[in-house]
Amino acid sequence: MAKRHAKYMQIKEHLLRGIASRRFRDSLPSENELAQKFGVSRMTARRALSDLELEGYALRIPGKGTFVQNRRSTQGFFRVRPFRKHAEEHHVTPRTRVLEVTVVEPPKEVAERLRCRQTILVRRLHYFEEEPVRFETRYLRSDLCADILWENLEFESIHEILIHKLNLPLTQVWQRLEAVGVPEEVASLFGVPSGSPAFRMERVTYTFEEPVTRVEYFMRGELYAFEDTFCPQLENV
Amino acid sequence: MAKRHAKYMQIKEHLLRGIASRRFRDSLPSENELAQKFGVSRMTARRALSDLELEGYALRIPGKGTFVQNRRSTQGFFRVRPFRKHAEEHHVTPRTRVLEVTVVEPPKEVAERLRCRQTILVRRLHYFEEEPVRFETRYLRSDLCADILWENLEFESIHEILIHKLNLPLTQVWQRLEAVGVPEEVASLFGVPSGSPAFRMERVTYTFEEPVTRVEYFMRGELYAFEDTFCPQLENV
DNA sequence: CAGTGGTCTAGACCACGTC
DNA sequence: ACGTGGTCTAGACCACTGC
Repeated sequence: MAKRHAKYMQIKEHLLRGIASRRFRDSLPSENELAQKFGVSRMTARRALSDLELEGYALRIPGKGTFVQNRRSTQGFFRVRPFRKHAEEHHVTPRTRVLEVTVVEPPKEVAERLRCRQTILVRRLHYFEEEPVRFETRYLRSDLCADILWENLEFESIHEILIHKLNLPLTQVWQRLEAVGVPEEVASLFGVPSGSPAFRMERVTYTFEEPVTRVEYFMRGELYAFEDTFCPQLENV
Repeated sequence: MAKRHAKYMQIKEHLLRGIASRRFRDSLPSENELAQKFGVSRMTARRALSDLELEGYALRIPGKGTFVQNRRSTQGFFRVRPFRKHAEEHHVTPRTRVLEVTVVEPPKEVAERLRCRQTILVRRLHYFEEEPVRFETRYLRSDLCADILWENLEFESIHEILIHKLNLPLTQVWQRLEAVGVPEEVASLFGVPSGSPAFRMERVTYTFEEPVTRVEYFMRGELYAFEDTFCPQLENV
């Protein structure tokens, strides 16, 4: 649909990269500024800004301007939720142990999703207090994420690193959630019987149509739950 | 925002009235037709049609045309999803067996959520083809939903009955999703070993701040998954 | 080929907010 | 008065579909 070479798409990408390093309510360029800067008509610059508002990244106020918008409210249930924030909301101390960081050729299923044969593999175990609750197996495209090897993955959210340090704004997500019994390998890490109930989530994250990382989580069923309140649309007639 | 007297709004209203009496996949007027008919420029006619697509009422296909879209496409992960629709999307034949419909005093936990001591209890088992996949235990406030006793709960979605027959628009939802092992009672209904992995979902539905119904689902883990694609907002700093 | 939607231009007028 | 976003025009070129 939205072709990547369209001018308004390029302007959107430029703005999204800017938004990643700005704060809530910071001002964004006006339609006229953008039109002049990119040498396009005002309608084209406008299209970029309006799209961002529709997608929730910006707030436009007639007579005032366009501002970075940051409501966390709507995605709710399946929001991409960094582990530390999850922990904060439950008032427990989070801890992360890095089990493995290597450069590998990924399994072919992952290679297809990431359209890439060179990846960084990260395995981490996440704790609430001293209790292991989530096991993470993540592949990152090494052409895009090589710099992540320099980061401290015990204390920093990979999500945040991608967005703010590697300048890879998170623009699209595919994910799948299952209820499973934990496989043996994970069970021993969790210290629970093999087959205990757990969530399994698989997620692929994109920057502008470009896949960046694929992650698989196992989350202990007794300790994890998704909870949310929202307002659905009224159904059609 | 969108002023009612804007020309594109008038065209939208005209189209929406038309859509109500058309069928899924019926063709809608083209941009040029609308521009001529309403004496506006193509960009204005286009705005009306594009808006309808964004709002889920229409599907636009380059080179072909614009068509009435009926299913709400935005299928968020946790959309309130009637069972039959879920089945349709997976191309399997759904079936529902009603196990119990009684008037009861609910457990105190449910009574608190519904703020009510008189409820209708419905237990149903849902099948894909001949395979049981979901078990439902639902309490409905009898002061609001008494008429549901007259409905055929084997063929009709309770969700639809509440909205369209009892005139209880669904304005808010609270829900919680867990990964659990199925309890014995449910395991025997499913025909699986007790403790097999499953989703457990609890949901309370409101009409204008007024709780209407509380439902608990068990869904077989091997047969159920939530999958979605979406565009997240950037996270806060 | 003609028709469709997708993008884009270079102007225009308006209502609104700030100064 | 000036800048902002909201609407609108009358053209244009493109890629795609169906015939």
